[in-house]
Parts: sequence; C-alpha cells; structure tokens
Amino acid sequence: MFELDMRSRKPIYEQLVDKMKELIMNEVLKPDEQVPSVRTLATELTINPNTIQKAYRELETQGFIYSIKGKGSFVNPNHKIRDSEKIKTIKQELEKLILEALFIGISVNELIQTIQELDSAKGGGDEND
Amino acid sequence: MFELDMRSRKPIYEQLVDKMKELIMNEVLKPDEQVPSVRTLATELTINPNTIQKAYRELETQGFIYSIKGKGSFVNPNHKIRDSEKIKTIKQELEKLILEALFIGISVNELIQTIQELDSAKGGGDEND
DNA sequence: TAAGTGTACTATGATTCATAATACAGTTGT
DNA sequence: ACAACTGTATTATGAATCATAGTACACTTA
Repeated sequence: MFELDMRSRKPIYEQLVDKMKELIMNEVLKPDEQVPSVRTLATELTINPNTIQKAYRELETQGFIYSIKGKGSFVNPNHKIRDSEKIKTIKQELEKLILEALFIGISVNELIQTIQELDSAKGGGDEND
Repeated sequence: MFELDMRSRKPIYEQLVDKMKELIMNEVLKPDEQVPSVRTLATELTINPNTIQKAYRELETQGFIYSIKGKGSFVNPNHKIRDSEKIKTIKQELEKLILEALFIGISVNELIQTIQELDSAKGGGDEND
C-alpha cells in the first residue's frame, strides 16, 4: 500500500502523512472508509507502531482522518470546511513556491495549465465559488 | 535585514535560506551584489558563523549565490538556466500543494489570480513562452 | 603585513526521529 | 465473560540533526 524511503532525510511519519493525504485526496480512500489499523500497518511496513500513531495523530490534526478508540481510524468526509487557518498556511506556501517557479523561468501559462489539469483530473465534482 | 524565529521548529539556517531567496527573487538584492559576509551577518544576528556558512552553502548549491574565497559571496545573475532537475522538483512540490489547495476548497480561479498577481508584481521584465 | 573574506574540521549539548516494551481503554464477536 | 481486535499513553534508548564554540587554513585587498 505504501512505499517508504528509509534512507530519505524526510522522517518516515511525514512520508506516511503525505502518502495518506494523496490517497485520500485522490479518493483512493473513500470518505468514512477505514484505514489500516496502527498495528496492522506497522507489521506490513515493518516499522514501529508508535511511528504509525504519530502519522495518524498528525493526519487527524490536519483533518484528513478521525479515530475512534476501539474501532479504528477512518477517512474524514468533512472537507470543504474552509478551515481559515489551514487555507492561510497553504496559500502562503503556495505563493512562495509560485514565486520561485516564476523566478527560475516557468511560465504563467505553464502554471495555469498545471492547475487546470489537476482540477479536471480530480473528479470535477463541484465548481463552486 | 533578517528576522529569525529562534523558537520555530524550522532550523535557523533554513529560515536564512528562505529569507535570502525571497530577497533575491524580489530583486531587493540585485545580481552580482555582495551579500553580507559570514562573520558580519553572524554578528548582526547573534548566531554562529557556522550556521550562516551552512545557509550560504545551501544557497550556492541552489544557484542563488556564488562565493569567491577572500572576496565574498554575491547574488548569482545566471537564473533562467532552466536547471531541469530543479524545475522537476519545484513542479512536483507545486503539484502536491495545488492538489491540496483544490481539495480543501480553494477555487481554480483563486489560484490563477494568485499566479497572475505574483507575476505582475515581479518586474514583468520578460514575458516569454 | 594586517584585516577582511570563504572554507574546513573537531567537539559538545539540545532536540528530534525511530525504536522497544508496556500499559490502559474501548469495541466486537463468540 | 472472554478473547481479540482497535486507539492511546508513557518511559527509555540509540542515532541523527541542529546550533554552538574554537581553531585553522587559503585567498584578496589596502
């Protein structure tokens, strides 16, 4: 289910958070679907349960999953809450990266095209605003 | 010249790299302009010279400055080299962030507008592509 | 030569990462 | 009630990273 790079300088739990977010955003993991248990995933990936728990805690903080003691952890269906703090953070990071992209010579059109491709690839379920 | 957050979990040298990149990309620091010396900046910021050196080494690796032994460190004027490795990396990071932005409900138009604002804010010196 | 520059190396303490080993609390099915 | 599964919490240990300190060397400039 996951591929981890043990030699990477990026912590394992962060890699896990990123992979899981990807799967959720691409709807490979559906809303309210149960994700592997801490111990199961730890066994599968041959890493420590505490590392999984750390990743899951982070995913819960970021609003991607919710956990119920004794039952398991599940994909959070309540996105689009427009958590203003989170939006602010993402926008800041995004601006930093866009600035750098423009700086090294990536064109505006190239960026816009990338956005549109990613948007149409993702369901296209709602076109609000 | 810089404001550092000593309590942040982000390493000081990384904060320095980011700030410096910003100043260079916003052309506050002009091409071939000399940046503060390792020891000078260390004294100003009350941090260790080795930390500055680490930041400068990283900035040199990323192509933002070049250093000459005995003379100093200077802003690299050779951007737009379209270093394919770097472009690839930035594009990957960008796609990850854009995906997340779309996911939490930021609209395509909002993203495009952000790009255009950043582009016109930056000089507008060349409109190639 | 003196004072400035970048660069390199070793060493130390604080912090983080990943691990190990337990323990407790809640749910489910028998 | 019991066994087996879930999430959660705690303490401890070793490895790695971060920031510091101190020292040294090479080069440039006045």
